[in-house]
Amino acid sequence: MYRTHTCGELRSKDIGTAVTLAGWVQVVRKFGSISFIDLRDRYGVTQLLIGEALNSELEANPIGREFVLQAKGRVAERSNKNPQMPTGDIEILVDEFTILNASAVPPFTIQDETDGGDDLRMKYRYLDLRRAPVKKNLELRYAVNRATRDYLHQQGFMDIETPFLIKSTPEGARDFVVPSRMNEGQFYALPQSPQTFKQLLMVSGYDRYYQIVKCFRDEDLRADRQPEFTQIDCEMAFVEQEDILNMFEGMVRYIFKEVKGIDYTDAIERLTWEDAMWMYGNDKPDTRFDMRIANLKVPSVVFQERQAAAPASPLPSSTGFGVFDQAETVLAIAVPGAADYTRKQLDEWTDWVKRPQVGMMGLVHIKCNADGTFKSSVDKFFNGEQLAAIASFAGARPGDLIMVLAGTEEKTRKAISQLRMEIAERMGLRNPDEFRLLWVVDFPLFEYDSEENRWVARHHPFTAPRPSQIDEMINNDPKINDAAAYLDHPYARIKANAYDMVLNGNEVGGGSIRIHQRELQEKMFAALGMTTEEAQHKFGFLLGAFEFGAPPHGGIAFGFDRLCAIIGGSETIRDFIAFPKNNSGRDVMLDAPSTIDDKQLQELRIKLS
RNA sequence: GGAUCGGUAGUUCAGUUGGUUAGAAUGCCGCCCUGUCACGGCGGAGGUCGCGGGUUCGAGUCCCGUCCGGUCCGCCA
Repeated sequence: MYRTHTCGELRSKDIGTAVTLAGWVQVVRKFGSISFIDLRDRYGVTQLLIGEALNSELEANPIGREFVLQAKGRVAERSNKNPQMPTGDIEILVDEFTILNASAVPPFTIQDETDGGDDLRMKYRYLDLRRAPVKKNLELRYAVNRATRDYLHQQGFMDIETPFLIKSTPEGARDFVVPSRMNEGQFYALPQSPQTFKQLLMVSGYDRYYQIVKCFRDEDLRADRQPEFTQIDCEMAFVEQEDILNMFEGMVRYIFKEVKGIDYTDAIERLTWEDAMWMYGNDKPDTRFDMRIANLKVPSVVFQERQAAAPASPLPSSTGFGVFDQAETVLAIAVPGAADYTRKQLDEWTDWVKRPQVGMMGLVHIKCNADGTFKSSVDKFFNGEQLAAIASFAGARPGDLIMVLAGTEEKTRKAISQLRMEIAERMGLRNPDEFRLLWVVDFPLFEYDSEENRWVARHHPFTAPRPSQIDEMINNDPKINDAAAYLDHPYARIKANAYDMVLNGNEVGGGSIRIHQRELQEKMFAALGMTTEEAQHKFGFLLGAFEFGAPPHGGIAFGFDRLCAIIGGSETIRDFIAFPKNNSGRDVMLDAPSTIDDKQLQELRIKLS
């Protein structure tokens, strides 16, 4: 028997017990004729005491960091207890030790606070995984996984596996492709999601399906994006949007309760996409802080539902200030307590919005002084009364600073959203201990692709329009005659029966009610510019299935890695994946991807150009 | 595809207007130490300054190119 106990479980009550432990040597502390060894395993660290009697044996068999050691001895009370350690009241008086395996000197210290850089830790990921903080993340991931399965099982969902070698459908993200040796010149694709399979399962009558499943997308990476990632993929039949929102609010509540002990009793707020864009400039707003956008000037056609209800802007249509007068959109936010920003600070913010990633031409500011007066960079064009009206419209109070951006609608709204987040980050308004959940609903069904002058599905091409707009979709011709006025096309107004779950400003889940009628699905493919033949070639199996009694259905998929990361207080999903890839999609431990043998290429009939 | 920051000892980093033998901490090796737990003390070894080219009497430092890594934009139905 290698061990009787783990390195994390012995306490005062075990004093006197004869034990055998096995684990890795964290550190050896030598004191002349005695030595202390911290022995580590998955469960914790226990101190070993090598007494005088064994000292010569230790001298003869030196033990280094990360050696695998077995120690037999007796649990004893420590004379100097360590309250920092769970096992800090006891130590093992070692009678006998065996080196089970030696270790090379590790390239970085395997401690909570390591000296290793990211790259090195990824190269030796198996050593990094020995560290408690990384282990804690994987434990959290497993806890989320278990809670998810518990809940969905309780709700009658069935885990059904779907294939990984499937058909490439170049709609959306790039596919990873896999050559088929037995079918010369043909390729499988790895799934971007099991989307069509889960819909087919609904047709088959498995009305509550889920899978915690790998998905693959061959796109550029970010801190929160990996080429292979895990989704909690779910689908239900005989449901409306409301049923799905309720079911998965329940799931997220259950996860928070089980994993974090947080009781989510409040209803989860819902925002329409138009409201989210209008108030935050972003379809995944972080609502842990307010700082909403004041829409001083917006083109009339963009937010048709929202704009009708909005209060009139105090900004005159002609101000004499060319930047505002010529801009399509003028947006402002009130920064709390920032009226005393110095010239230097304001210049820094101006530079920030002028960076290429943001791309604005400049930043207008209005200081709302504590005494009720105003001082702005556009005093030449606005009198105090007008500035007061703008301040009131923007919800600014004395002591606040109003920042104003002007330009084209899309760019300006995106920029002010980035500005809002950056200000919040620097001012510490994003409380890491707070979890704010939000549903965003009523997304546009279509987006306009100016390069190809056609509609693309905002979510995916299986998403149903709002029931009230089905006729509008079927009865209108999707053709865009005037690219400049695409917003006037009826399709620009069609909203999807789709929803995203947002957690602290991150999209953690998204889904929709699906199309389940062949006619509507064909109309959708046509709207996306597919010919009947193309649609048949790519999705004939789905269209066919819809002819055999497809039930109304819908679903949702959660980004499992991302959900774990945010619950774990990080936005870097790599930390929550046992063997992640780097920013270039490389596995630096395996050194993959790599070239393959000519023989393999020949078998596959592939010639590299 | 683009922007930006970085690459110096095993590791994490410092390195001034270009100027003597490139430093610190930590790790590693040796000696000492019976209550440490970031143990301590003394000593030692350890460098293709990512790579290539250029400017210069002289380059870790300046210029050009290139490779690698981080973050972001594009992209991610």
